[in-house]
Amino acid sequence: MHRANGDRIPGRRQHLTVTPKTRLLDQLKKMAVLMELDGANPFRVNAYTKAVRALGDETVDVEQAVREGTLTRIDGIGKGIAEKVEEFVRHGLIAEMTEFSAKFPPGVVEMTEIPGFGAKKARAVFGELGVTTVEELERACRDGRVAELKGFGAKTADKIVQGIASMRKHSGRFRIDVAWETAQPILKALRGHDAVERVEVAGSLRRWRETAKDLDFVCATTKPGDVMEFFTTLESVDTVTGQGPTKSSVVLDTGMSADLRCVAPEHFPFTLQHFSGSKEHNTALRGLAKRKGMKSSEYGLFPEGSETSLPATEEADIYRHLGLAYIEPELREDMGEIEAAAKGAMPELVTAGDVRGLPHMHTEYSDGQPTLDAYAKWAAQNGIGWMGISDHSKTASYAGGLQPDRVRKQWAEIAKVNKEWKDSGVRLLRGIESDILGDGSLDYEEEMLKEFEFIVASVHSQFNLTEEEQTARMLKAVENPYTSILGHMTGRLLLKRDGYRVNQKEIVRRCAAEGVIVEINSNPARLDLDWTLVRFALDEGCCLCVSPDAHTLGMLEHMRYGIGIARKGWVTKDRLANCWSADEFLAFVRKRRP
DNA sequence: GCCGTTTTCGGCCCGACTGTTTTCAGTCG
Repeated sequence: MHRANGDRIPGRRQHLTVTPKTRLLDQLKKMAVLMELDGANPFRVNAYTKAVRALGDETVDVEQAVREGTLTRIDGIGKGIAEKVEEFVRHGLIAEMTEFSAKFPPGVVEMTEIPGFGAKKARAVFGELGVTTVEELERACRDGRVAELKGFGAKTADKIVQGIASMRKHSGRFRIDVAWETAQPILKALRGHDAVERVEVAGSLRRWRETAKDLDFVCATTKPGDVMEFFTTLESVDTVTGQGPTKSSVVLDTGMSADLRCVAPEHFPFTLQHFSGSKEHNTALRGLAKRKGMKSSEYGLFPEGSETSLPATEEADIYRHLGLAYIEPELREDMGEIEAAAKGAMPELVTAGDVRGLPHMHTEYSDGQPTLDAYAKWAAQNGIGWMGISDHSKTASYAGGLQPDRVRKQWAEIAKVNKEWKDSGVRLLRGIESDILGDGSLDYEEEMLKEFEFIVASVHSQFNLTEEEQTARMLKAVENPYTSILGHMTGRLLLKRDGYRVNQKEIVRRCAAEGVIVEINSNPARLDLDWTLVRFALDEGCCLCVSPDAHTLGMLEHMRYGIGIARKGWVTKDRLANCWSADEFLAFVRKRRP
């Protein structure tokens, strides 16, 4: 089994900085769990879950919505939850939440995170046995008390113990690169099996979400038993956690769970569509089907009263039956794609094949490993016309930032390499990733700045400024006429560190007005700009670029994740600088220089 | 608790798997 550089992502989130919004979302999530424990109306619980999702969208500025009284304009936020949000923003807590919390110890809430152990069971062990922590629950399972409870048994007790172990070992989500690299060899193995007619990875990986909880494979076969046997005995499978006639679940050696669903070939498009999600997209789609007198499930699309599904050989057929244009998997988030498909107004998303140039990469001059020549060679071999070299600037001493003499030396070498690779149509561009200094200025004197062909401006220090200070600092950098690209907007490290506090929407708007290109950083630890803001940036009129931010040649492969995020943000090739020629890119950059 | 081009009340997507039951509840996606 191929591991992603061996670097499994620790499950527990470690927040260096936790934003008020993150705290609010945590509170609302906890509220949903507490209400469920309390036996509240499940639809009421679901309303809270939906609200967390609605507010979690990066483009939603909760505090602003509270100030302007526009919370209830957000789909999924009504009067009740709006009041809770306002209460939290004003007072830092929700009174009703405090009341609920008093009824259930924190350990009971934590129990609901055990796989296969939900609120009903947690309520039972707490109410019947007085168990208040995960540790006590484990003991109660081992000494037989849990097995005696009504609705429980020996097997349930065993499963709980296993679930607790699993939660401790690797809780939570995995970065998209871990998911992708885990999935590829399994896909390849399944494709090589005689009984497999079609197989795809579905779920959040197919939609290019930045993190995934597990892998979902969907397979067309007439011999599900054979395929399932093959799947559950793959070398990379650690334990088999479930196996029925059409579905198996396993835990892989990377710690990720994976499900395989096997269906008859005629069901395949429906099943693939169903398990590609998102849940929200499918819920909306089923609602639409219902209004059109059809029932939609993973087995077909059934006209009312009919046992026979409408035919489909591809997912596009399903959407067509519903009166919709085909919706690419990346867009299936119930964020307007269904409405656009109904109007036939789907964007033609950028593809990897449209890419002609790569901005933002580091060489041996600063903290990168490749030579300039190695990049040029790679470009020639991969049909890339231009590469924007951008090592760290002088203030970034921790990363070998370039002093002016080193900059000049690199310029000379770039000229030499360009001459050597001219016939291959490859051109390296003289750039720099300039630190944005504390006061918002760039890192060299103007005489030097104007000699760079392009400049990526990024924040690498002073993460703890207030939102106002950080925003002002970045706005100043955006307004600098030598800034071409604004690098990783928030500095977030997925599953590790929240981004610095900054008003992203305001900065995006200024980039649009100033003609500064907004970066989508392809590093799978970053994927920053967030995809929800990518779409916002497009709507505001921005141009974007997907940056490899490579420090090795291998990291150029990260472009696949950045392109995935661009597609997820509805980006078309005319708005992505990577799809322009070097001359077009440089002309765009020069427009705003004095 | 949310929501409304059949609605301001009465719905709220649908099915697989497991372990407990002997027809179903809980959990998950």
